[in-house]
Amino acid sequence: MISLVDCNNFYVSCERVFDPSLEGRPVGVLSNNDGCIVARSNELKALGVEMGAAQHHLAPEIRRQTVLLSSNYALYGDMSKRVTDVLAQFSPHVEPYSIDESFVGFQGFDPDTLLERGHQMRNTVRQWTGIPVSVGFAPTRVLAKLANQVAKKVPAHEGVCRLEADSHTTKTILKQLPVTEIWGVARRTAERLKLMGIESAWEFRQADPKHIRSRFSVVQERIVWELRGQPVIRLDDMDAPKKQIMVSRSFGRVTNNPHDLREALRHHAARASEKLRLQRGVSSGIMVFVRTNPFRTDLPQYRNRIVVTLDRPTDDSRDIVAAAIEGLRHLWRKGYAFQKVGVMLLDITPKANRQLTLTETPQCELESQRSERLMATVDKLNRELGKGTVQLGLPRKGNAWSLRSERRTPRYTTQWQELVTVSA
DNA sequence: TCTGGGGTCCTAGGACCC
DNA sequence: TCTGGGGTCCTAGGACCC
Repeated sequence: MISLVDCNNFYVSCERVFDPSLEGRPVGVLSNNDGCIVARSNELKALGVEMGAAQHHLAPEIRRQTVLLSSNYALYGDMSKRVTDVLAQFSPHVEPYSIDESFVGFQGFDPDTLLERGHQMRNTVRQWTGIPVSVGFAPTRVLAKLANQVAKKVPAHEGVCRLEADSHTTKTILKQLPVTEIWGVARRTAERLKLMGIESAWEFRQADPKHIRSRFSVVQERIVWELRGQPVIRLDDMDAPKKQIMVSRSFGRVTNNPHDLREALRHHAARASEKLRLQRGVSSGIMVFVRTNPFRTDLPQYRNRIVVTLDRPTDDSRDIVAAAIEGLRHLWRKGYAFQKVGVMLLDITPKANRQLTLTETPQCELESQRSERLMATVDKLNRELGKGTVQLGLPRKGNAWSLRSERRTPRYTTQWQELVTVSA
């Protein structure tokens, strides 16, 4: 048996831990640049506000009753870690799957004790972190996801539900469930399944796996097996080093100023380099991309990308930033309102097996040791004194690219200086 | 005026080889 | 009417997740 533990309305719940006056009210957390709604409290869902709705599309009467907050990822990331730490008390097999969900394995545990353990987990997470969670048990990950949905929706379960592969209950649920509600089946696949006469999760489960594989892919075939109770989906190790590292942001305002693009890119490339060093990798190829705002169909559109190859694999921010800026030189065009620039580090390999090139000289070796020390120092300062303490060039004030984030709450758990008591 | 960011896996198809 | 067969490697793009 495996369980899926999912935090309820995670970002909103994090905010409520530190501001209890948000309890019982419609609350929404906004994406970067305060653009659209990425997390909703139950009260906001009840008002009919959809996930991903643009903030400015909210009806005035809904906006009036709703508390909208900018996202506070420093807070959510830290709270997420706390939740995972609590889960680790209950099983040696905790697989964090996203910022608000973990699979927790219970192989070998007495099946009769699972529901009780589920309730203990739920209560302990709530008590120690303040975050409400739901727990779903099942023989496979796809069914555990489903059990979790049931736990969340049906009050009688009190947040914990267990589904067997072949029980009458499971069959009833699958018959009522549209395929798109299954983990891993989204709109495109559902459209094609419908043409084959498959609309419910139960019909999908009854389909011939080999046939599904030939019409779709091995991914969909696995889902069929999992719906039948055969575990075939294994999770990747979430600690495994990334194969590519991307950093990009939309601008606060669109801009054609090359200074803005360069500054933003320098910032993103430096951030990507930090992530690279954190996983002890080196990269030998950098992709830079730019684009205008695709929603502004009234304006001329432009999107482009370029790959810059580095002479030798590196993790030095200076090399990576320089290569990115070089790439950008080829991408910028006059007359476009740019909305986004980003960088992706490719061809990532472990630094430990970095290959020496034929032209490697003692000077190169010396230089790479200096680079190593410099980057380690930069990372240490930024880690201990706060992000952005040491940067390659400072952003100008009032630049167009910096994020809009007008309603962010304090970073309660990671920044002492933001824990100031506000008095009347 | 305005619409997120970061990632993975899989497949198709082209280039190339013998 | 017909113009091999099989293989690898790489890239672009689709689909999906939260």
